Amino acid sequence: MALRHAVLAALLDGEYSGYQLAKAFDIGVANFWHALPQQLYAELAKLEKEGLVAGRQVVQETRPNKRLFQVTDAGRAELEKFAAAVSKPSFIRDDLLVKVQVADRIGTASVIEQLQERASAAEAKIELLGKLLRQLRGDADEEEFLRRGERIGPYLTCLRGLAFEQEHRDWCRRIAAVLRERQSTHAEG
Amino acid sequence: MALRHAVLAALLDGEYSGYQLAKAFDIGVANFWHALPQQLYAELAKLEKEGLVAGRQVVQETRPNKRLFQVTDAGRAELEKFAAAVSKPSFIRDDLLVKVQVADRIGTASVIEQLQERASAAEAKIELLGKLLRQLRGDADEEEFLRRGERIGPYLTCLRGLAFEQEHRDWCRRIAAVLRERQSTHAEG
DNA sequence: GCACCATACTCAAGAAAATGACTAATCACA
DNA sequence: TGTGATTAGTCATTTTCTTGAGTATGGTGC
Repeated sequence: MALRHAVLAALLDGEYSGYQLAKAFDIGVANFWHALPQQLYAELAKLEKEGLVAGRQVVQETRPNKRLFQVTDAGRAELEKFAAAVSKPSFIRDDLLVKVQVADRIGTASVIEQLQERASAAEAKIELLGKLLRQLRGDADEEEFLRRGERIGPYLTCLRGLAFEQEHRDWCRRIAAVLRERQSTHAEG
Repeated sequence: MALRHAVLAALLDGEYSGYQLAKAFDIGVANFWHALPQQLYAELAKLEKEGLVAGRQVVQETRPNKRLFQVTDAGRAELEKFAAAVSKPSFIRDDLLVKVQVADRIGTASVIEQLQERASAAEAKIELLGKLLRQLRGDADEEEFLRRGERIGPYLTCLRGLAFEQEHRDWCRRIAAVLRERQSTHAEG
């Protein structure tokens, strides 16, 4: 079980429809999980069948009707059970790393390009996360917020996401530079 | 397609049996991909059927016979095609992050424990990667090696793995400290 | 007034990954 | 003498993830 707990975690912060959840997943929760709308709908249906979330129909006039979901007591219990269980170590699993691994054996040009694109994408995400963090902590400074804020969970995971993206950006830039330099010295030599 | 390219990348550095590959995956390649032996055997069989790797039987007397695989020209071409194609952005996907996200809503004690375990595991991996890096670069210092070494691909991916683990360790420790402090101030107040 | 975008969702099919159980030989050790 | 570790691998099943297409309504811009 995996996505189910990410969904439960996301729903802890409010009532969402499948559609809203799909949007919400792209900010906040997306730092540690990514899923397509279809998966979320499917997961919500399963969770509802098992009584871990409860849906209620909301009739709308100007928009199609929707179903809002919230976590039930059973769902909260399931999350607690999950939090107490051991979790497997995390790893990266990134296509780009496979490409870098073989970059000096096959063509490097395309890999360098992709590294730069990734660095830019990471930069964009860094800004986004920075804004999100400022928003989450409001007026308080970080230390203060972490000591006394009521809801720090999302903040803590965003911090991880931020660190990951910064690390990723720096690595991409450095590796791109290394490969570029080797490319030019090879061309000269 | 995903694991297949990681396997091809790993096989670029030599001839391996499925069994050896499974071991090799736990060092080196494991920085960006993780797979169980069964998956590797299955993938090797598929790759062989498609002509991307070639296996040869090696009869052994003291051990069960084995099949060693190496990448074919078609396999190398496939890797090149893969390296040139765009790859999806990477993300973290870690159970522990889900747990931290909800830690302030449900019990924190178990999460703190897990954070500490993770920090220790990361520490161990950092040392391992440090050794691996020293081994890969031999006598040269890093700058020099990256400029003139012949096979830098694995070194570059290990650098990413190292940074990831360091980041992970630092985050785990900090978050554990934050949660611990909140736990004690709650108990007092 | 028509094309396109946003909301809100469903269905079906397939590829990829994870899990569990199992065979079979040799070697180290106690 | 037999218990367990190591090498070397297979088979079957399930879960998870991805891909692609389709339905329906209302609002926006040109």
